[in-house]
Amino acid sequence: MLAIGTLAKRTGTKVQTIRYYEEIGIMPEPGRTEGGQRRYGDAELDRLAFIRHSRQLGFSLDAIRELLDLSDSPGRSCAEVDAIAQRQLRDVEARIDRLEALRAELHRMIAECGSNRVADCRILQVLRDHGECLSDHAKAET
Amino acid sequence: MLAIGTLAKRTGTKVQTIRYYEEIGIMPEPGRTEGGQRRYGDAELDRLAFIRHSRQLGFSLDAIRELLDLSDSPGRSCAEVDAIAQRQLRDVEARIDRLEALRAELHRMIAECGSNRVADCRILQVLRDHGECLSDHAKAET
DNA sequence: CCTGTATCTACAGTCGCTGTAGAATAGGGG
DNA sequence: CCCCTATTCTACAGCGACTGTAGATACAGG
Repeated sequence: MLAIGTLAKRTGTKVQTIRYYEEIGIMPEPGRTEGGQRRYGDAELDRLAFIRHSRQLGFSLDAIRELLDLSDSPGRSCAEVDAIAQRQLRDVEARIDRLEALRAELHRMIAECGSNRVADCRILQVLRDHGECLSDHAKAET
Repeated sequence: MLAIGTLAKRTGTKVQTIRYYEEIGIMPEPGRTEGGQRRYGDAELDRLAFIRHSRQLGFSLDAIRELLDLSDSPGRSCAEVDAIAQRQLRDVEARIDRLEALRAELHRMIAECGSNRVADCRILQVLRDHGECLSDHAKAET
């Protein structure tokens, strides 16, 4: 039986994060000692490792919830799992595209500035006037 | 004199966002009508356009605050402006690198899965065991 | 003057945690 | 068995950058 701190160390998670996962229902309510402290078994350790690894790959907690639900039905087709992963991949790709447009614009902006006075700084001019931009970087999300 | 809704439309900003910017002190408190409604002039329009464009390029509100302060000292060297933009560029590049590692891992994961049963789904196996991963995608930030 | 749209304030909610305060518990050494 | 320290407990506030809501008030056109 593992205390919450041990579970945290083993999975590279903060203790509060584990309690947060319990609060939002993505981790189960574990057994408790007489004094009220949480005690975990191997199933919970595995589940938490799954969650953390999925988070590292950028899956949202909602997506992870779906994945966990699906993995409880071993006989089912894994088409849905596939769909969730595809969605995540497309999301990551969209973000890369957007960030690459930003990178190009920032790069150009910086290259044009010869470190003069603020009064005629190209960087500030570009920021003032979107029309100065070449690429289509306007889309929301940072 | 522009009402807040007009300012919002002209800059592609939500009305609440403008009020939020005022609350955090990045937009000035504008004049008011007798009835208490905000009225804006061209200076505020320009300032908001600057903020929105900078946000589109991924600058944080704190960075934008610095940029706005700097642009009020036209005689100064623009080295600091340059530094802020460089920092932003490096940040964007770091995020791209990280997302590309995620993309590779997701891609590999999906490719390995031949849409079988959940029980032997490669995607779920990889998520369960970080050891299955090739690249070093563990780093925080989504 | 009336009506409908816009604006006002104040506050809660988003996502995924992180940090804090103050109290209670667990486990090891003496 | 007692004590001490590290750990855990609950409850709540805060982050960044907004977004949405409710209920009241103001403004502009006909």
